[in-house]
Amino acid sequence: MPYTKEHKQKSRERILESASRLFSHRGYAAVSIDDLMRDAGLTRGAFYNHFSDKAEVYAEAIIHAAMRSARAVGKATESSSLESLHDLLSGYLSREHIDNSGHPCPLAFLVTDVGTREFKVRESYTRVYRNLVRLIGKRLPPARAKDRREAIMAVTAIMIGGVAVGRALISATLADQLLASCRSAARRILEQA
Amino acid sequence: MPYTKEHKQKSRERILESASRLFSHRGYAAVSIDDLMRDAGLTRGAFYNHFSDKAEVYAEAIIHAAMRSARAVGKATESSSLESLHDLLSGYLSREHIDNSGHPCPLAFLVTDVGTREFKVRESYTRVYRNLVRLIGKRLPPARAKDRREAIMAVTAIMIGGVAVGRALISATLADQLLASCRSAARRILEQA
DNA sequence: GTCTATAGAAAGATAGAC
DNA sequence: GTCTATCTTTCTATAGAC
Repeated sequence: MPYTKEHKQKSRERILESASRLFSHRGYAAVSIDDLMRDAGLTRGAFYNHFSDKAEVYAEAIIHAAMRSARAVGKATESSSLESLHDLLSGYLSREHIDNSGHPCPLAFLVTDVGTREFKVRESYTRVYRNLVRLIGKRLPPARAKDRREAIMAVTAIMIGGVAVGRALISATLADQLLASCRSAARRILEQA
Repeated sequence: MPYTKEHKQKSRERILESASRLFSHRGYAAVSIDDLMRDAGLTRGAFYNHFSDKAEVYAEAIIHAAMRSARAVGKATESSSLESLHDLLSGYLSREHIDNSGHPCPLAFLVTDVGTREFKVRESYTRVYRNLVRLIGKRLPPARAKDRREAIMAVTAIMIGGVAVGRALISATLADQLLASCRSAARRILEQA
């Protein structure tokens, strides 16, 4: 047996790693399977031994990208406090995230892209979104359940919207104003919740 | 002269009309020039008599879509009051806007799509965004300039983020919770500004 | 499991007739 | 100005050798 099970697993990991990075940065349609596999150090033909089609790798890449991004932004911190939430917001709503993040958040970088794709892709996106809501909720001091959930969801829209729009804008100073406005609004909302 | 200047203008309008609708709904890459022209009642070959390439029609379609959308959501109302702002928010952050709008807001429907395109496309997007900021500002009662601008920009992120994410989510009830949360958070922010 | 080769479809852009 | 026809490139997906 020239190829072990571990070898296949390693290849699969490399493909997913390339996929989450490339799709996030260039968009789904702009990345061909050839690009993907070359980036992963393999060739086109090997692709279909790991995934049934392009949509499948996309759906999985979204999950993968979310985990990598969580680690990068420090979302994985388990401390439950307003402090840690502020850190999360500062990291997320930052120029660094927009320009130099090797692992940006797929929720922000792929919002529009996902809306028109096949079911399994939007399913992945939804799962990652629910996770963000949960993650913020765990760090928030207890309060009335409904207001809390409302506040959290509004904050997710600010985070995702702020980064997505900031990335689209051609003016860096305008984008920076937007990011700063989002940070301070999000903090206020969470403090009141 | 078999074709008048007005005729060319009419064709151009029809192409832009088709472009803003199709790009918004399906995304830039998923719409071919063939689709575009067929929708406008013309054929492929005629396209290049109106635009130099696909990116150019995209840049112009974003502007066009923004004007149509403004009329649809009632953004064009000139009354300057918190009332009219609430109407704007209700129309924008609605299921109707996400599902059945013939003329959705390109800021929300094309955010991600724009980030990786050519300069002129992002330029159009930025122009439309500045316009939204201005439009909200005109309807807001006077206050300290800086806080006002911060509030306005945070609200734009909530609007765009709420609609964009709501469209991506596979669960309608989750999306509706998100929309409601965004509406109430945006109102609170504007009332405090 | 990964490779090369290729089938088959689609898209952007151009040429020339009317 | 708009049409049909076509060049050229690119892409997804499959086939078959190793």
